[in-house]
Amino acid sequence: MKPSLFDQAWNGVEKCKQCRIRELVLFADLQEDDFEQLHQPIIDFDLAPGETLYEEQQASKFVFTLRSGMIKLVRYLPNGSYRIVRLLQRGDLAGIEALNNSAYLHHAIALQDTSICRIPIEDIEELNLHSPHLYKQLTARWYKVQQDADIWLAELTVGNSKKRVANLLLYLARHSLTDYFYLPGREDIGALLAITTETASRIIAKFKRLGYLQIEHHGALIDKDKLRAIS
Amino acid sequence: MKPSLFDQAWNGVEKCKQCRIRELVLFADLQEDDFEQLHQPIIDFDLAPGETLYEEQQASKFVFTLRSGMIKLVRYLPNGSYRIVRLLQRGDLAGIEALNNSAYLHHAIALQDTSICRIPIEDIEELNLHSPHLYKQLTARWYKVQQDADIWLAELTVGNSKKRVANLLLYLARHSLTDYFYLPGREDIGALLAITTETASRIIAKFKRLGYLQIEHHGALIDKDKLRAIS
DNA sequence: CGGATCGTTGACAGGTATCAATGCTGGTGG
DNA sequence: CCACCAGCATTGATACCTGTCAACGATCCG
Repeated sequence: MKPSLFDQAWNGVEKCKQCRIRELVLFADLQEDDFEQLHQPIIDFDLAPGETLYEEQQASKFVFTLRSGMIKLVRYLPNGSYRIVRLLQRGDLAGIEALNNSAYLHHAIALQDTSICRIPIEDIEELNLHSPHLYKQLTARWYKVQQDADIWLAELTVGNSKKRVANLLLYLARHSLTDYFYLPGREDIGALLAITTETASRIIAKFKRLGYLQIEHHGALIDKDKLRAIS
Repeated sequence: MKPSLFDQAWNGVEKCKQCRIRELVLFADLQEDDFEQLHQPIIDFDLAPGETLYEEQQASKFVFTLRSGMIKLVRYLPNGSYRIVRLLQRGDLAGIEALNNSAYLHHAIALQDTSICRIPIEDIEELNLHSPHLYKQLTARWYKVQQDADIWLAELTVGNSKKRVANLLLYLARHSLTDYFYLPGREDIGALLAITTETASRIIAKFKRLGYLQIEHHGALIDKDKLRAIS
């Protein structure tokens, strides 16, 4: 989780301008001039699976852009179990609630090897005050939060477990052209869909037997048509 | 749903300044000068239960502030049923996704007699460009969307039905000092919690028999301690 | 007063949680 | 290099819960 000295030294501004996924990220619309408003370093670093990016209720001074990998946003429940409320992928912004000067609303935990850029809130506020080019992207990010949350509520919490797992697999595969994608552990699948680990395992195993799903390492390959027929 | 001529004539600016719930709404932080940026009329009107404020995918030129009453945000599912993804109450903003120049993401339908102010997007964008006083409230509104969505996901979609109904009742009563609040119909309770109408009815009836809940007209009075023990 | 709408209840089949035991696999240290 | 271990996945048995289909009661409104 600690940024390397190399990365810290080569601080963000030049790097941001040349970022390979810049069209995907928060700074997509920025002009040359705008980058001069960035006074604090933007550093980037990697997380290994299971590592925590930030914790709920922790003071929040940064938002984070995902350059690659996957992060789960988790809320723990009073009884000790947990619920995954969103998954973030390439180009997504984590910890956007920091912009409201509030504590983080979730635990953010890496599921895969994940590459992150850390952006100070102060820079964003400064930039937003002096340039009109950030507003649109910020609004778009907030919008996406709402949209994702609604998809979750409408598609992944209704119907029986078989339907939900099918929908989850399709959701995970939606950006993959090859139909190959990262498949979370069974416990996480349970936490994503509000079902138990055992039920998640049974259904995944069944899909495997039926040939709707092939598993290799931590990834999976699905038959989208068959799964769509279920959902 | 049509604004009365009287309301249209007495256009919004003066009214907004004197609004009784202004500290709750989007314009809370505006200064005298800011109001001069508002060029289009802000009109207000009422909705009766069951009336539609806007529909999903409809072009969106306005956001709406709820002065009183309650609105459900609904998504229809492919199979014809529906899911309520959020409830809006006094001070809340409906249709905030319009700020992203996108179509509305839900159907917005009144549950009670509801009083609404209609604010043109153009005014908000104009205002935001020339005054720093709106940004904070806008961010706060987006933040609330995320927070509400997360509460929904974490509290109202986990556990068995009894637990969910108990949590919903506590959620509905959370702003009421008297423990008295509007109780949705059983079908809507089902759509809120992703359970069937019958199950919702059974549980509400059981709570009634146990004395955890008294019903009068469309409202209810609950025993918070008993319900908290369940959840 | 009648009809429409909503709420309630019953019976039953199917789905899911729970508890418990057994495979499987990748990583570690000898 | 291999045996072992810890963590994860799978599977079984069972009780409980929920959806489904159906009927009946209550309430509101014209």
